[in-house]
This record gives sequence, structure tokens and C-alpha cells, in this order.
Amino acid sequence: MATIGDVARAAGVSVSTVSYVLSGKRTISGPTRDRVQRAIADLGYRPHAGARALASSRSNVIALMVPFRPGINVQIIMQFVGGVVTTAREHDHDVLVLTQDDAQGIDRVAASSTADALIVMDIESDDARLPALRALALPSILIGVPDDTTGLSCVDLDFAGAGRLAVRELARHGHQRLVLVGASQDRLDHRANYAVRMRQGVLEQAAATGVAADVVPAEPTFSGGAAALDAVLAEHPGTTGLVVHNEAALGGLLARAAERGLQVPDDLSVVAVSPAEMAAGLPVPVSLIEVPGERIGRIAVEMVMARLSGEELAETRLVSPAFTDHGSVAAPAPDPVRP
Amino acid sequence: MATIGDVARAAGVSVSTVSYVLSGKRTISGPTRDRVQRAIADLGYRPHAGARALASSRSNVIALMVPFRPGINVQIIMQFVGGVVTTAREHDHDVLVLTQDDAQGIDRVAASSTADALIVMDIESDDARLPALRALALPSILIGVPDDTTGLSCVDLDFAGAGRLAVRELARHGHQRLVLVGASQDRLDHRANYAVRMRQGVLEQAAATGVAADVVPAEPTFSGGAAALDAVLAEHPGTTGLVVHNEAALGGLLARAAERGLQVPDDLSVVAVSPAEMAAGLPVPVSLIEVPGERIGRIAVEMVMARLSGEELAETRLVSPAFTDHGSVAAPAPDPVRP
DNA sequence: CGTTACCATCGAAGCGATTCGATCAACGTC
DNA sequence: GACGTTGATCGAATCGCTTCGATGGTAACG
Repeated sequence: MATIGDVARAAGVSVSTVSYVLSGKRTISGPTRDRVQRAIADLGYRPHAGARALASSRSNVIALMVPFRPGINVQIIMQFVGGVVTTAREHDHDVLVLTQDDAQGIDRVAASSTADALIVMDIESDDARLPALRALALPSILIGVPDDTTGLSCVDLDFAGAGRLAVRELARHGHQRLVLVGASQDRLDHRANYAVRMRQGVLEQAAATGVAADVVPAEPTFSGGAAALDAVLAEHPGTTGLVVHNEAALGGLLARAAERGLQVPDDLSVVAVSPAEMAAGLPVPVSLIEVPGERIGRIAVEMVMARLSGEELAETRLVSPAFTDHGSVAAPAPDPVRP
Repeated sequence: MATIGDVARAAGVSVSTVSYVLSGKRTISGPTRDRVQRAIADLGYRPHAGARALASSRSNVIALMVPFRPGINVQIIMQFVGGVVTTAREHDHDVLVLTQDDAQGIDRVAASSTADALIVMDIESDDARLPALRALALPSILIGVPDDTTGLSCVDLDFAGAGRLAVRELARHGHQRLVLVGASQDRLDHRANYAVRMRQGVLEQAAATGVAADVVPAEPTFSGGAAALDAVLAEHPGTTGLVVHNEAALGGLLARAAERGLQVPDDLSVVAVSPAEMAAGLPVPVSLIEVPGERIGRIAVEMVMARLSGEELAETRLVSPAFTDHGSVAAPAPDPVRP
């Protein structure tokens, strides 16, 4: 491989001149710049990443901690990752993958100057990694919002807003009795801040709008969805509107509805909160509030770049929810559904 | 951050001694080694990745090219990635993510010594990246098998073997008329080598066993699966056994079967070729031949490591298929199914 | 006891960039 | 016309590590 010395020789200039042409940190005359650039192209020169990192103490790498535990929503993870990688490349950075259970991963990557910044996905309310992140010298961005955000930068969908929006959509079509089919009890209890925020949004808006709203947990499986629908109809008769925040259960829920002879949206209106792609695989189209994975990944990288260029902000950014109509919400039937 | 010099001073030895303790490339006496190791621990020293890469011309990074195009089977992608990352860490390597459409990604990563090796996923029969890969100075491993493998190293499931195994399983239960519900016509035509190999395996074994086998393509969607089942029953009446190699269509296919009053396995036996997790989300349990994503990722990394340590092999490794019974295969009903 | 070998360790030369003065020529300016 | 500016370029130090050759001390050997 050609080195910067080869380029300098070929262009008849010094090594530092080549460096300045590359970085633009000092003015170089037009003719010289051209000669250097031609030499670079001729030799197919690329700066050695390690050498550059050593000299500049910048690796141009962002570390991304991805959850690989089973049961996670893979669809949305991939969207995040795609958004992060694409945006990082636009800023001339690469992305290094860390796994959740690589406990020392954060320290390792930071202490060895392997990465310039860290993006951590799947943050829990009281995440075990928070102390490590707070102590970190590198800028870090969390995807998800923990309970205590002091000193941290976070991005996520505004789940409370999403809950409110879903309720508003259903309420304005005249629904009076709603149920949120949400995360499993387990996740609600322990970890998932987004589930809590979602529930808050739904209940809050229901109270404000004067409609009834209850919550039914669902296991994130096909049969979990079916069971959840049964539970809704058994425990909350008269329900006409559903907010489903559980992609994995959605299919089973809809299938069970069909089995029980319930038409969507005639007998039952449904709003899903889910990645957009997910809904494509369903038997019936479902109106949804999209979890914009790619967009959030993109924002995370942009926050990283801002931090790297010296802006000292530690802020939480919540992406506004948007409702996409696919026809699964309509006015409730005059004669409400009974179990 | 502490440097190797700090460690050397703290331990009262020279820099090179610390380096040799770390690498083990020369013998260091027990006492000295201990002192150095204590100093390392005390200072929390980690070698600077860039400096190490510069001096040793080894980055300890593997680049992984991941497809992010829509419509891809995300589930299995994540399994691969998980397997790759985990195994790479076991060998003290990190993983850098490249995207498919980052065309110059391969060259960039190679020319800048950012990575030591490359793993490329989702290889097509006549993949556009093959020339670049053949010309590469870095070791590269393909996940998937192109038509011409000369000079390349590949790993994949033995799809032909999987096809044969599926047919044997069905045949030994007495099925006489089988259909392979496979990839969409589009993928079959253009790209997906695995689809071609699968079909070969099925047809070959059917011929050998003396059973009838046909192929019906399916779009990789819920409704594509439903349509495929309709097509099977319309075009190939008397079919009692199905091999489904199309995870995304499997749910729709099973749902349509239920709608038409066909019981699995009483009226219809089904073998799926799919990642294991996928099958968990289905309304009925389905016997399957697993696509062992994680395992393949692991093997890919092990091949990388072998290449990096000097073994000059360029080989293709096909993972043997295994059948897992979940009860969706049984003897056909005496009175065969009619459309 | 003089050689030979080997073991443990050190010193110094890179690896390929970045970056901070320093230099030198051309240019106004008074 | 001497002098401070400014613009373009160079040289050398530096980043933190690996690795090769050299060195001194010990043990083995005849």
C-alpha cells in the first residue's frame, strides 16, 4: 500500500503538505493541491487508519452496542443499525458492533481508543450500564430513556405522545372503551421504560378525553396475542378500540379476532405502534404509529457528531409520533361488541 | 490513559519487556511477568488500538458486510451477526459493519488497513462483488455460495442436502406427492443460489425415492404464502406433503390451510426450512430444518482466523442439515386432499 | 576453567500519519 | 527601500506500540 510519503514524492512536495491537502487545515495553493490530488488518485492512496488514529487521537469509529438476546424485536434493531451505519458513513465514520453481554466492552473500546463515541441500544429504566456510561470519557448516546437522565444524551420515539395520539385517533372516531394491549408484564415490571411511558400516554389522554381505557399485557408471541384478545373481550366487554404496542403479538391477536368473527375495523378498530415493515406481513392492513428505527439511528449519529465537534450538550430528544392510516380505524358499530 | 511507557516505569522494566509480556512472543521470567501484570492492572492499562495496528500491521478487526435492503430476512441476518460478533470476540477481534451499497467499502477498509479480513453476507450466484473479493489482499469469507467459487472461501447451509432430507422425511411417512414452496420467482431467476440448490436437492431426492415433487414459488409475504397454498392445491391436487423454504410466507400458508379446513399434519404434512426462532411465532408448531445462522457466522469467523494465521486454504464448507420434529409430519390421510 | 548456549532483558529503529513552529518569497506600506 | 504581513511550504517532533539485534548473566559441557 502506498503511504503518504509515496504520495509526497510523486507530487514533489513534503509529507506535511499532503497531509494539509487532505485535511484542509492549512491553505495550499491551487496548483500544488491539484498535483497532490492527482498523485493520490494515481497511487490509490488511503491513509492508514491506525496511523491516523495514533497521530490525531481520533479513530473515526463509532461503537454501537446491539442487543442480541432472544425475544428482542429484530426488525427494529436492524432498522436502527441501518440508520446508524448509513449516517455514520455520511460523516466518514465506521461502526463497530459490541454486544450487550460483553460487559467490559464499553471500557475496552474507550480505553484502547478503538472508538470515538458510543451508541447504546435497548436502554432499560434502571440500566446496569448507566454508571459505566456516566463515567465514560467518550461521548455516548442512549437509544431509549432511562429513569434518571442526568448527564446523559438520549433519543427515542415519544412513546407517551404516541399513546396520546393513538387514543385521540380512536376517540375522534367515537370510541368510548379502549384497551392498550402492551408489553408483557415482565417487561413492564422490570425494564422497559418505553412500555411505561406508552401506558402513561394512553391513560392520560383517555382521562383527558373522557373515554375509558384499560391495559392488558401480552406475551410477545403469536399465541400471546390471541390470548390477549380473549382477555380483552372477557375482562373489558364493550371494548371497541385497541391500541396494540406489541408487534409480535399483533398477528395472533388479529387471527383470533378473525376466528371470533370480529371484523376490523367494523367490529374492532386497531391502532398498532410498530415498525412500519412489520405491518406489511399481517393478514389485514393496520393503521399504525410507526417506530422510526432508522430515523432514530440517524439522529443518534448526528448527536454523536455534534458532541465530537465540541458541542457540550447532553440532551434527550424524543421523536414525534405520526399516525399512518391504513383503514383499521372506523366508527364503532352502533351495537357494541360482546364477548 | 496510561501508555505502555507508564506501565514499564511502574514495573521497573523497559517498554519492550512489557510488550513481550503482553504478546508472549519472548520468554519473560515469572517474577518480572507478575510485576508487569500488576502494573497493568493497577493502571488499568489497555494498548492503544491505533498504535498497535500501526506497529504490527494488524488491526484485530473483521469487517462484516451486512445487507440492509428491505425484504431481507432480518431474523437470520441477526443470527449471523450475533454468531460473528461473539466468535470474533473470543478471538480478541472486533467487528466493523459495512453496508452492501457502500460500494467502495471493501476497498476502503482494505486499503486503509482498517480491517484484517472481510466476511460478506448474502452472496448471489453471480455476485457483483466477486471480482473485488478475488482481487482483495485481505482474506475474505463469503456467506453463501456463488456459481464460481475458484479462489474463494464460502460457508453456508447445505441446502441441497436440506432439500433431500426434507423429502426423505416426508417420503418415509408415506407421502407420494410433494410440493416445494420456495423462493419467489424473482429470486430464483436472478440471484439466490440457495434457492436453486434447495430445488435441486428436493427434485433429486424425489426422483431417487420415487415420489412426485413439484415446485411452487411464493412471494415472501403473508399473503404470498396464502396464495401459494391455493396454487398448490389448484395445480397439484393430491399433494399431501409440503416443504416450505420461505419463512415469510409460512404464516400465511398455514393460516390459509386452516381457513380451508386442512389440519396439519392430518391433512397436510409440512417441513419448513427456516431459522429456528421464526417457527416460534407460528400458530401451529412446524417441524423444521433449521438454518443455523449463528453457527454459520461462527464458522465464518473461524475460517477467517485460520486464514489469518497462515493456513492458505480456500474452501467451501457446507453445514449439514438437521431435522427437528415438532409434529407437523405424519402419515397422509387415506383419502388424499382435494382442492 | 574456557566455550558455547541460552535465557531474560534492554535500546532503538521503525510503523504512517498529524501538527507545530520555522522559513522564504512576494507584497504592500510609509 | 527597510519593514512588517501574509501565504505557501517544509522539517522535525510526536503519537504508542512492535520487533530486531545486542548485551550481560548463568548454566551446561568437555
